[in-house]
Amino acid sequence: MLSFQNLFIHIVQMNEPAAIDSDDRRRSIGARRNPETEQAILEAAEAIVAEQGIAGFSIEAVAKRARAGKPTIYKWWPGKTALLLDVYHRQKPASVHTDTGTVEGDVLAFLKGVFAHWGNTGAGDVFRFVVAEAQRDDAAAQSLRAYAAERRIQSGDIFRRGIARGELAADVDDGLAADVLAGFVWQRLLTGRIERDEQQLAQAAKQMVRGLLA
Amino acid sequence: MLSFQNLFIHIVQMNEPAAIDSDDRRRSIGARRNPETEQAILEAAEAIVAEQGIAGFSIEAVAKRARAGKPTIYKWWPGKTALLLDVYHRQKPASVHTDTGTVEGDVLAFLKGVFAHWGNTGAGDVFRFVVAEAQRDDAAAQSLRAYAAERRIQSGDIFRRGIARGELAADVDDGLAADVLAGFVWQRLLTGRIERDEQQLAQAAKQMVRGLLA
Amino acid sequence: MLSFQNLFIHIVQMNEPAAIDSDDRRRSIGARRNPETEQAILEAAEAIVAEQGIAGFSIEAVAKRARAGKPTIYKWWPGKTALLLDVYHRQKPASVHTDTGTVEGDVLAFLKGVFAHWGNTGAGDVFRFVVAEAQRDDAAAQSLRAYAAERRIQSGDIFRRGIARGELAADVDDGLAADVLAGFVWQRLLTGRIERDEQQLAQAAKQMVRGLLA
Amino acid sequence: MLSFQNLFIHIVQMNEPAAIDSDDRRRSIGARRNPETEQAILEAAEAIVAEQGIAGFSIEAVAKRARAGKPTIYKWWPGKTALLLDVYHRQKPASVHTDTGTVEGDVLAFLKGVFAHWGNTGAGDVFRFVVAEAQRDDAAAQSLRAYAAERRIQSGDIFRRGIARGELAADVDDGLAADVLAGFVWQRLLTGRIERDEQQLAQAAKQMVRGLLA
DNA sequence: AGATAAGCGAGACGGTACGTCACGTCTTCAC
DNA sequence: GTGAAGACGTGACGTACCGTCTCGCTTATCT
Repeated sequence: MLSFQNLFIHIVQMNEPAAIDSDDRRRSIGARRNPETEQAILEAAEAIVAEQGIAGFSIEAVAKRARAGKPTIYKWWPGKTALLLDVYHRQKPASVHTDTGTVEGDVLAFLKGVFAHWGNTGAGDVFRFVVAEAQRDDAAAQSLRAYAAERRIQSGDIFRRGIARGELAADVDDGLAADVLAGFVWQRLLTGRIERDEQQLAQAAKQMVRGLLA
Repeated sequence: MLSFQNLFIHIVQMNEPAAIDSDDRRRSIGARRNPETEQAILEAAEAIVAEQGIAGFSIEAVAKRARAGKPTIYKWWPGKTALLLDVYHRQKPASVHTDTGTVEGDVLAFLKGVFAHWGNTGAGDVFRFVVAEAQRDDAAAQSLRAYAAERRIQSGDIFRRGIARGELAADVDDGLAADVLAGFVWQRLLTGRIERDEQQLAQAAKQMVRGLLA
Repeated sequence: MLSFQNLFIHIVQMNEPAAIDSDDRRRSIGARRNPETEQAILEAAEAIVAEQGIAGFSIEAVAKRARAGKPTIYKWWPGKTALLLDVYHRQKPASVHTDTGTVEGDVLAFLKGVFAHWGNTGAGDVFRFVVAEAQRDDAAAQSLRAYAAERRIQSGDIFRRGIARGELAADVDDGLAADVLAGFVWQRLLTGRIERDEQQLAQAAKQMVRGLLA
Repeated sequence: MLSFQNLFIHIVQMNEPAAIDSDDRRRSIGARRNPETEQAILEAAEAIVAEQGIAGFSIEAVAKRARAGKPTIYKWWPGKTALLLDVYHRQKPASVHTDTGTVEGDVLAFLKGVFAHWGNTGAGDVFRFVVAEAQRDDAAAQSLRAYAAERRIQSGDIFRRGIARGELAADVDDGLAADVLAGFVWQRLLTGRIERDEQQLAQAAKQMVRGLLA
């Protein structure tokens, strides 16, 4: 099954004193990127999203919280979307693809895993924002497409396994099935209706796999 | 005493009325809403999205193009998303939901209708923008949720009819089915993969309705 | 056609001020320049120069102090120089041109008046800044030239009167004399050596008028 | 898992050494100042002012053009003004102060020399910049004051020689006279009115030395 | 001869201010 | 009372330099 424990590791060490006095700010460590700065920026971005939501997220706010200069952020990330993408990437997702032996079981596990990840860690907010940005920014759109394609292949495994073991019909299009699966969770996320009710999820999995016919 | 100030007088004067242009603007038609204004605003909004894409769309730009005051726009629409939703709605044909006699036929008709609409008219861009905006703006999110809920009911009809005529199993959740259907087209739209191939769409409809099992 | 408008009823009341700070800020007074705002900006600019000197002067600081928006300032003044020029103009100079009966007396009165004005009111700082800006900005340069030309004529009066009453030689170039006079005070101002010692000023006036010869 | 991050890898890589260009840069010549570096910096500064004018001048630009590090520049010059003053010094010919035998002749030579120098070599722009910078920066002000004091002494020589040889009155204040002389040329430079007409200069010299009286 | 010390390039860093854009609210004035 | 007009405060945008820092390299000089 899923393991959520690793999702909280980085959250524990978040509350820094942020002492303003004695000029303890980060400094350059030479003509190369300072990993502390990168960390501080990513953590600040993550924290802002977690605490204030997507609306409160801005380069300005991240810079202030991370005690970093705006130009430093712009030097390493071309814009807020790029930064958010990195934040999303840092949040290691729970393993949502497990082999339960049946396609319906796998689909249910996927649904539960994804919604749990999005709901618990704030990763959902980040992903929503990335999707939103991808609608106006071409670079973000490209990144999102690449990411979606990768996930499509992963989720497709569920169905390819089902076909291989004869559980699913041979003419099932695993890509389409993966799109249907992803679409369901995307749409729920984007309309703010993350589903945690297990019965509902089981029903959804059932309908998607067994079909609707009498 | 002479001063520097007069050197900047022309700057101030540039902000004078300047309304010598025959004054052919729309005016109030009394203590009631002017339908011409509403039309002009919606058309301007539509044109801007069509010509400049999502990025160029702003209340400011719409007001300017429609020769309307910003408060006039805000009086009727709480924000840019609401305006865009209306624009989207204006474009939406009624032909998406038809009763073909079978659920699979209805679903296929829906898929074909939606993708054709989005692909042909630029309505897809408008809707993408609405979804995107809903991820950052609460009002927009509410609008989108309300809109999605309404569409959910409409699409749900397909499945309720199927249940009523005994075509679908009695325990089918029509809302969930509608979400799956909507999710598929949303996800395709948001990742820039509008599907026009009829075989693909037929396959998708088949898998969604008949299921995947062997 | 559907109407979503009713969906926004409750949304309208969401945009509450949220301003617990009594919200006593200036507001627009319609589609015309608000004199209060202009006053507030000019006064803020003046105060900043007086209290923190030229170095502390920035559009950013003025906006903050005047509780005005930066775009508002940029709307009415093309840059910091233009704003400073207006500030300088507001500071009505002491009357530095008086007819004492002799050229030397007039020159001395001018020297005393100018240095007093610059030293007491902070006008000197403003003028220094204007001169500085004129060296890098063409618009400022033009303004300064125009101002200098005007003052040249005014100061030239001292010498023209002297020629008229036969006190000065007929071939004296009043413009040149005015330049020498202005140059002396400019150079002192720009090197931070405003002269208040009356004996020194008297000596300067004497040397400029009577010459240096034995 | 695939990530968005690799889409930004190239950005980071762009900040890699990149010093494959045959490595022809200047290097340290041991624990002592490299005269080549100083030369390169001064020449770069000079070239920038000459080509792009005052506005384009910045430590950043000089460092880049000279292929020098910013700290190297700051090590020898406290700021951009100091650097510019050195540039100005480099350009200054020794021919401004000559002993023509009479004070009026010396003054005229000075005027002609200064204006010729400023007009021909672009040195005027450099000096204008120094004066401007001194109005906002304390270090610059100090540099300018020191420089002006030195020149004051040099120019004062003209008048001290005059007093010594009995040509000038014994009570003439040579410092004041030098200020008047300097002020005249400064004011002309700063208002963009470099005087090249010899008659005008002769008249100015005459008025400054012999006085204005009938 | 090896260690030491400084010069030097490079460029990252926290900052400050720049000038711009769009937001949503407000008031005036013409109809 | 409707509508056009546009000024206003706000907040974020992305950019330009500032002056400081640390690194890694190089070379002369001093043990």
